[in-house]
Amino acid sequence: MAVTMAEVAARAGVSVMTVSYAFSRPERVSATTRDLVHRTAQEMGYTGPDPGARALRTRRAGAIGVVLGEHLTYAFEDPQATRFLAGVAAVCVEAGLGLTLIPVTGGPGDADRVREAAVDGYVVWTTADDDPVLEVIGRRPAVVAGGPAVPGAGLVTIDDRAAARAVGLAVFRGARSPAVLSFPMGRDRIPRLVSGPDPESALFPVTRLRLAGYRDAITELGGDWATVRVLVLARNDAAEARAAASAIEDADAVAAMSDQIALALPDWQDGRAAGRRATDAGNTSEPTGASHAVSRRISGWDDTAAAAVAGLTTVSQSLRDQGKACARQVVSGVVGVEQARWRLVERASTAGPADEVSADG
Amino acid sequence: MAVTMAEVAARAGVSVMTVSYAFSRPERVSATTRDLVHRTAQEMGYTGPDPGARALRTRRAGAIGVVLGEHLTYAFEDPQATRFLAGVAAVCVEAGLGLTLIPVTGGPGDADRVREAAVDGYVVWTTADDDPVLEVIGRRPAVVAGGPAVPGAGLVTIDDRAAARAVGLAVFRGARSPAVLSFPMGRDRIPRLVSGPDPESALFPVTRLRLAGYRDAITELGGDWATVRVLVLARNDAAEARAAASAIEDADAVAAMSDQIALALPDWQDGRAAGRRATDAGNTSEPTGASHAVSRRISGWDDTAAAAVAGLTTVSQSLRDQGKACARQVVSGVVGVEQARWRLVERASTAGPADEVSADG
DNA sequence: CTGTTAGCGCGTTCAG
DNA sequence: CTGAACGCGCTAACAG
Repeated sequence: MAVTMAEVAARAGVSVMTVSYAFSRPERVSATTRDLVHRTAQEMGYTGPDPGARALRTRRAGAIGVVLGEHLTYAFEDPQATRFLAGVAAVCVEAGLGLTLIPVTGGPGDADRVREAAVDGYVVWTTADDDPVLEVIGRRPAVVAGGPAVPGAGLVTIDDRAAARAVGLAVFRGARSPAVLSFPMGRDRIPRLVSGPDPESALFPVTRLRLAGYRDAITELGGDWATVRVLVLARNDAAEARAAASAIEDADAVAAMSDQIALALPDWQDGRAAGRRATDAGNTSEPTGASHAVSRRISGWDDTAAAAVAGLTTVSQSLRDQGKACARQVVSGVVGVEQARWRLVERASTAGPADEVSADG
Repeated sequence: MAVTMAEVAARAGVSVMTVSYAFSRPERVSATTRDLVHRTAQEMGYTGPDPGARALRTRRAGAIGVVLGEHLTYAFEDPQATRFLAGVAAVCVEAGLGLTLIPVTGGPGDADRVREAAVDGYVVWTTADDDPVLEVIGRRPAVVAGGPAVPGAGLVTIDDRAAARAVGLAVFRGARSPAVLSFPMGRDRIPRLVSGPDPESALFPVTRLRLAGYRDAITELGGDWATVRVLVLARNDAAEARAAASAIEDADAVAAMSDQIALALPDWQDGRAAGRRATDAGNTSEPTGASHAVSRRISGWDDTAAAAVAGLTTVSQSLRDQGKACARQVVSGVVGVEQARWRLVERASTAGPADEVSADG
């Protein structure tokens, strides 16, 4: 069914190589021959070299593989992962490469799927230390975004611990009963409420480092980490956060590991809660939209558009740029450790003391 | 550098085929030999058959290609495209296939990139009739989501015209000065304000059919399409819609082709505009969040979460299901025309007559 | 500028 | 259950 190069060559009365060149290196063939080849190819319904065969011969798959973590479906629901992917895509376009999303389910077949993917290199979205996928990416140039660090692979990440400390200092100042709204600790994703957990017990580096940074802040502020409640979620999911939030409803300062879960707290009620409205203390031009009855301090992470509108103090980082950085490393073939930028964005949600509530008791 | 099957075979003292079987069809090899093979493979750093070579031999790339339209970066910023992709991904996971996003720039190299991608079939996100990519997808099983229809390719779409008519009847009822907030007409994406354009002049089928449906509604309501202003945007983008909205500020009914651009209209101001608050007239359980000063009727499209919160009348469709349908067709190899479901969701934004405003003049 | 010679790494024959 | 040939469709490297 498929027309082959050899058939075109035979029909055109030239050698196979001439056909190959006519398609892949047109400048190396005389205009006459090239036209002849293209014409007969068209007649025969041959549209060009088979990508699989070419890939075998050139040892280049022409695509970079992206592992977005447990089930692609979640990945697309996470705006940060999506933004990251857009950065990877931008570089792929420049480089003329495809972008293969490698589906991962959390099951045992994941590593095989990753290994068997026909790609020139890997970009791995942040995962846990014990993710089996990490053992398999070493065969080709690979970069992990957000950690963990893998020997031989690149790493693009912000200093999560320093950023967590910075935002922790903003949100925990003066708190008597601080709490953390946390990403999962390990791949089992067991939700739970714990007090002052050892950050080292978290297998997701992002979770581990942020917990450590929050602890740094608490300690610097003269608090006792052991008394800090940490509400661990199964996922970075607003609905889950909303449902679980009552467990820390009496906390007077909450540091959340994402804007999404921070904004899922009941404090953000549209004009319903008592108290004065938060005003935007940041430097963005977006107007204040949702309102926060300032009865306690809250911080998020990522500086999404919603955080700006809500006046949520947060950590700003460009996942898009990190995506580009990862892709560039893989494309160039030289991988290494690359620190990405972050900055603290202080807004109204950590602006005033908790006792400024105007109405009610 | 790369360890080959033959080398493993030699070292293990078996034939190449035994190694092949040991990896690809373990049950056809005795347990003893299999273990021997796996062990020596491990020692030599051989991790399994090369995907490229296997693909060439089996004539299956092991991935399906997705063309998400002009520059992937935009695609990830469109929540509908993202949701669609999640559906495609879900089927890929089931089928054990990769998902290759084929980067497209809008430039002349697009068709080649699509043709040269090593994939088993294509899923194409809705595009214009004259998109060169469409001429190239015929070589493998292909499905277009949202049109245009391509001979030999599958098509998964809702009846955009009927849906537009339905939502048009809701939003345009009683309007004296109706307007449409439209997707682009063609790939040139020239923004403009026109009156009663011929729907046929739109090369994007989605735009064309929705305009035709809106026209149907206007006509049925006794109006004159020729007087209806259509504000054509370059993209489905809230910022652009916000900037351009003043051109139709005096319209008393606006049908928008997406929730995003509908909610970018200045009518949705959080508690700032005069007038009563819209209340959710739909059947969702989400509470009313953003508020709409009901001074004119507005409709959107897609039924996003924001629409539910805002009380925006809209057309509900599951892009995720459509993504799954497309992928299933490609995976199965039998493509065809498949109608997807939609339904009108009437909410407060088209609930009351425009003169029910309570305050001001 | 064009043709010839060799494979890329594997899986599908078909014997044994 | 295992082995030996053969070729998937193409291109690198050289020759002419």
